[in-house]
Amino acid sequence: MNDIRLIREKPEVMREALAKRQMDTAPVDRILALDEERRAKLSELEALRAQRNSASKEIGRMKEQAQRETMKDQVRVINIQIDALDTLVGELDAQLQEAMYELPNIPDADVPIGKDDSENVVIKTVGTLREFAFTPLPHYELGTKLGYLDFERGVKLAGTRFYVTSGPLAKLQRGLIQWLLDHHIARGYREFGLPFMTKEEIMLGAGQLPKFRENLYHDVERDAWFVPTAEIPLTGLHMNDILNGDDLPLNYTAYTPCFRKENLAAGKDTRGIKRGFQFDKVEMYKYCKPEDSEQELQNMVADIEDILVQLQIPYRVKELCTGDLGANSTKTYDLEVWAPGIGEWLEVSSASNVRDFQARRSNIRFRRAPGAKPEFVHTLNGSGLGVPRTMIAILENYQQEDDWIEVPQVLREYVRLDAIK
RNA sequence: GGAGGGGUCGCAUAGCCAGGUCUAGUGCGGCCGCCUGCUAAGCGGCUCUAGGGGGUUAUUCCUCUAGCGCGGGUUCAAAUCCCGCCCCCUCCGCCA
Repeated sequence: MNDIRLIREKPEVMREALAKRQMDTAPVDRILALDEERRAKLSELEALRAQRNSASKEIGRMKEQAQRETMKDQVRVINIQIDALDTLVGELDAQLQEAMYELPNIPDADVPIGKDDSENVVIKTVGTLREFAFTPLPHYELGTKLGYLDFERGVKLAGTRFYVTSGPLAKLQRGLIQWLLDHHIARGYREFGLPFMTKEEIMLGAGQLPKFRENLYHDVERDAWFVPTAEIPLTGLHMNDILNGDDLPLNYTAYTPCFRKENLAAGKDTRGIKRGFQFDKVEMYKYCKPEDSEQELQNMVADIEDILVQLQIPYRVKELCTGDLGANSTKTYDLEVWAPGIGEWLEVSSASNVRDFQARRSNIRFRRAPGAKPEFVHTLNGSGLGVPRTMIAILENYQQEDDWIEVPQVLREYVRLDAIK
């Protein structure tokens, strides 16, 4: 969520942000009107309440019965006005809140302007694409051929877009998660074991609701929503907290499955294990002081790059343009790996500076010094990494002529296998 | 699922039965000052958050409103009474 005071004082900043994102600027005017009316009515309401409060106290002190009754009648009249105004202010509040929830974050000034994902900017490409002496197979053919990847049984169990791994492939999956977590821990992140469901208010605070309601799975009886990413509970951890400035930055990491109800048509985009309704991911998350968030974003990207360097998989870093930037983010880098079998660059990680957007929604603040005024923290999130797509990259890059797969050197002690045959 | 106890301004507690000087008291902790060769003790003062309005203008000041787990209700007035919900503790039942 954005700062209402910023919109009140410099609406042009918000209009410009929306224009850069290829969005309509009309909500800004609606918000300005609602805010002005709300404040005017609120002042009236509070003045009446002050009147009631002092009158009530006076009644308490009065000795004479007749006098008291006259006074009570007067307050009853005030109360009718208070009720009406209270209802009105409540409605204005709700409308304003809803409009504010819909507004996206303001892109950083240096984010490239562009209309959509075709105008994202490749910052760098690292590693050389392997030359194959044979035609590399896509992972879904390779895995099926080996008998360790079973799409039919996934559908049998849970319907379309689910699959089952087994044997060495299941082991690779588990070992990869373990290695990723250890990688982050070694670089100063603290691991968390989190609930895979959160309350609606946590989803709202992280900016997942109300926007992505139709993409989330949830329990209709309890207030419990399946997480689409560990970013949600990692944000919720410190909801309503006032952190100690000396403890910042906080670097967190967590593994969770992710549940996303993305209703895409079957075809190239959903073939294989690229885009299931459920997938594993190790997430990285930072809470920091506002002045440090740009540097922390760079640090996080460096941490992610190190994973890919160690896995020895060619990758490239893209900076998203304003037209493709997620609503929460002010600046995002996508890391993409080369998958020779399907012949695509695959997004395995997306690292974003969210600045104070989630902190304001979730009310997460810090104090620079004891007694100092609380300020909103900045938060950042990044995947480190999405597991299925990393598996695709490993399978397809490390495949050998007779349909077996070499296990990347760094993973061998985790997977306890040198090869998947 | 049942019975009982509980949730109060960092922590601990009082206030609730008998609604109104509760502007929520006290202790601990924390901050500032005094005293002091130094430290400790002692003494005095201060202590949360959000929002609105006003004066100043990028320090701060004045004032009002709201907040005692959450949401409703009763009342001129609710920490206090009533209803619903959530969470924690103890015991019982159920399931592993």
